[in-house]
Amino acid sequence: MKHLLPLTYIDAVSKAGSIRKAAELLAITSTALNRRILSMEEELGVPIFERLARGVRLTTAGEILVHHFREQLTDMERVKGQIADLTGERRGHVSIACSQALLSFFLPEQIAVYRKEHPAVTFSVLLRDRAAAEQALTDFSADLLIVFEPIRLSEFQTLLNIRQPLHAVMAREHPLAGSETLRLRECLQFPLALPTEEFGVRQLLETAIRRSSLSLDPVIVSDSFEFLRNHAIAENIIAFQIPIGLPGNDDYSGIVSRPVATHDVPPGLLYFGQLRGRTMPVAAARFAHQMMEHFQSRYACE
Amino acid sequence: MKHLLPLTYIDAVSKAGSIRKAAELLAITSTALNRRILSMEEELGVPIFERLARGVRLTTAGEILVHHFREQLTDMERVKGQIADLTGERRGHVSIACSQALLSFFLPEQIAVYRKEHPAVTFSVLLRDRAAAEQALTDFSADLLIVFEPIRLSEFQTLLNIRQPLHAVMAREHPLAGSETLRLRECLQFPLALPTEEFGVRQLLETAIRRSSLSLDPVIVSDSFEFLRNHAIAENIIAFQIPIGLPGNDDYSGIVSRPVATHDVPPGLLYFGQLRGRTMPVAAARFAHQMMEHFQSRYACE
DNA sequence: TATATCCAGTGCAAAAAATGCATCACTAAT
DNA sequence: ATTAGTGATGCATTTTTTGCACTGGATATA
Repeated sequence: MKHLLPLTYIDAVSKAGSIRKAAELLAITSTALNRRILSMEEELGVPIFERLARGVRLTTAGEILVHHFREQLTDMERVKGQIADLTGERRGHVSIACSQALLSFFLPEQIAVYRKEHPAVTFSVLLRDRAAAEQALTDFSADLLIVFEPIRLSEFQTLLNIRQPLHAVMAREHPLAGSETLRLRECLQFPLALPTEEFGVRQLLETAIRRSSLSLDPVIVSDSFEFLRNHAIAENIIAFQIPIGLPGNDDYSGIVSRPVATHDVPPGLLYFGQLRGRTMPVAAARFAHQMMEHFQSRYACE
Repeated sequence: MKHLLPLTYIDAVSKAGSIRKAAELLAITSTALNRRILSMEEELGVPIFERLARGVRLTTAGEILVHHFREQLTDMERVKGQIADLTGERRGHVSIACSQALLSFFLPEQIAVYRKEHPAVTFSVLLRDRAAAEQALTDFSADLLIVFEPIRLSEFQTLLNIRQPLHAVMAREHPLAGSETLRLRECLQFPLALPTEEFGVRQLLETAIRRSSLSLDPVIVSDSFEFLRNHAIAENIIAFQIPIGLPGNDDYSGIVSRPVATHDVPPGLLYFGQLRGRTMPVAAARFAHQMMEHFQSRYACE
């Protein structure tokens, strides 16, 4: 929408850090952009950017303004979605910030289901750690958040908590593959492939280990769950993952997963939610609804 | 702000009901306005107004859009207030929709107190019945609402309920002026001046009367509490009002007020609140805060 | 220290957009 | 039938925006 152009300009400059860079991205000359900024600052009565030698940076007033502009931009998208709804076709965009575990099987499947119903809806899926995911919510670059770690953000509104007991992942031929449930002690007798310290799965294990006499000695450490999973096939090794990051079907490419006894390792919680008070775009609200229904018929809690 | 001009134009047309009328109010030609609307409809892909013989009317899409535009306009005012705050001076505007009772003494006093602290803040006070007051909230023409009747609007967020026992109003020389508390039966032995049926005070009385053997026979009926009050001085008559509509000091121009026993007439509730989920303009939020502090130190409940 | 680089801001002319006027086509009330 | 009111449109004019060439200042680099 034309009248929102100035807002996108300001937003672009704040992101690019310099008027010239932003102008290049926006495919206009820097002078035009410069003058739009100057005129808006004059209208507002206060500078939006402070001028540095290597570019510009938002002032406090600018931060307030840009936050508001981003809100307006996403709100307008929502309104356009609502209006498009009236004409019968559902279009729109859903942006999700999430942890790695969601990327492998869960989100692809959920999005496919949704897009089957509403092919005109597009998706952004952003892989973010907790802090970055929270940031994405507050600057409106994401509508929904799903992470496996507790949320700090006070403006976070939980839509659902999903219990996720830890699972051990191994090759189908692995000696432990026969058991229904595994004890942590059993797993530790085999070589381990673990995620790096920043991941929730690793923290669950570390916490469990600390209150026991066991010790955690991984032979492989990676920040890619996909790599860890694949490595479990290649070697006779044990990896760990939460159910949502695992294929629904054990026949998937030769790996199986077995739950670890919850009194050995207490289940983690997956947090699914949005920015408090935010009115979701229609498409995002529907997608959230679909996911909640899916969870509530499965392994949801509360 | 310049980029909001198109929004105010659409808003003006929706209010005026015709492009030409709106153009006149906006001090531009109808062609300019017409073309802005056409271009925005083209951008949006759907008509915003349906064309009638005597003007235009919002389509469903238009209603969604205009509602959003009004929200954006008030939001921008809020943001400007926040930015002005940074420079030290508090400016802004507060718009209040309320019942008649608030106009006589309470709001003038509260506003005066507030404006003493913040002279740059301006106020709109809109006299509205319940339905119109709710409408004013939803179309963003009011930030705050204070009415003496229960709220139907589901999006209404109560900030405070204020208990208001009914008071009888009479001349200082009236025979009943000596009593501390009055029974309803006592009052009805004198000629009565009552508000019309749509008012909460009247409804409180009617309800009380229905469950007794008494009857209500007013000699004066008016939709102006000011008139009723003044008439109580002129004749030896009894009027009714809730405390918030009465002067704090009994010496005010020869009238006194005495509470009616609450087991005869149960107290009504004054509703003070805002639109749910709405972020208040800074000035309105502060004013609301001041009022809540005032009430909580006086006759508030819950 | 000298120089090259990157930056925001500005005067001026060209391009683009918005506006106003005159007018048309249509509808509803008189 | 007439009249008064409405929104739409072609065209000339005015206003605004843009792009180019350039300035001056700050910083990194050699």
